Amino acid sequence: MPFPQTETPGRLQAELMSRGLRMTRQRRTILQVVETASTHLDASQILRKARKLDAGIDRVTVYRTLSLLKRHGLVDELDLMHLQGEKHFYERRPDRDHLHMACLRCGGIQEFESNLFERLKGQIQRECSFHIVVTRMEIGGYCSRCRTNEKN
Amino acid sequence: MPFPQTETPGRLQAELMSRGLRMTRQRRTILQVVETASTHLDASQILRKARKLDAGIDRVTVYRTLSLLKRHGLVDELDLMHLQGEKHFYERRPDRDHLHMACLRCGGIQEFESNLFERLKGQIQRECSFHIVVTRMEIGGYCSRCRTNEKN
DNA sequence: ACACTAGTTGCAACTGGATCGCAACTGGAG
DNA sequence: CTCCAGTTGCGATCCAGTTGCAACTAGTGT
Repeated sequence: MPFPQTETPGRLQAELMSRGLRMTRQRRTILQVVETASTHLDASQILRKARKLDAGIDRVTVYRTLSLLKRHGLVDELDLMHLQGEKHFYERRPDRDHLHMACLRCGGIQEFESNLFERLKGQIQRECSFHIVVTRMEIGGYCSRCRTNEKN
Repeated sequence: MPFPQTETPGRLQAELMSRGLRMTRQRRTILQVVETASTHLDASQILRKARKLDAGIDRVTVYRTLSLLKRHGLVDELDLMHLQGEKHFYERRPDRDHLHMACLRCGGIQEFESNLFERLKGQIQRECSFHIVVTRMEIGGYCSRCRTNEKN
């Protein structure tokens, strides 16, 4: 579940408006799709869902809005180990970083957060004096379900 | 330096042959390019370097050889936070995992390895009973050089 | 040394996600 | 209500990567 239910609805929209960006009908629609998504969506899935709410929306607008959100650090772009080809997936940036585990057999995606991850980031900031803006950690392997099934 | 000098030259080739794969003139050339690279190369850069050694090599062969190496876990595919657009970069898989830090200002890439990273992987294997095959961690931010320059 | 064949290559055509240029449209400040 | 910088839609275009297929060849067997 990339988009926990605890999140305030309309937060992305509020965030963009507070930065003085224009709120158009199309942007509102796309934000709504991204905010209410229950899985990781790629651009074409976002387009399809947005068109159900507002038939006239163009692909280009979706791309432009996503890159706007990315520039403002409101969404993260993933490729989930290229399990689905070259597609890029988007998720609302969470308060706390998490990593993605992609199963090479069933294609399922799990998420995980850990304070070791936070400590690792802290170590990097200190030892490399590198100021971290965004992190992306993706792991490919075999999930517990597939590992037990394999034994049958 | 993605390809430490300590590595045995010809190791990729030996590895592929030990798996019973055919060693063609083209593959030897591409392996040599990948093995001796001093930076992260994308497919078109690999093609260009390979053509300097063997003019007839086709881009399709480069793609096919890279995906072969990837399937056999001998190279890793990176996109370095998409700083260079949609390009994919390749590096020989190292003995010990490392992470990549991409500077959002100068575009420079640094590498880092840490036992916290190893511990994090251990935690995931244990707590999620997920069998890790490959990991990819990329961090976007600002490197120490750019941070000090910014103050000027 | 030679022949055989499964695996490999090169070429040309194609795919599909992403981008560009530009005219028309519009959110929201004044 | 006016105005215009910012935004949108459309068509054309780009470009990394893929596919189908005929020709070629590494490596095995004889």
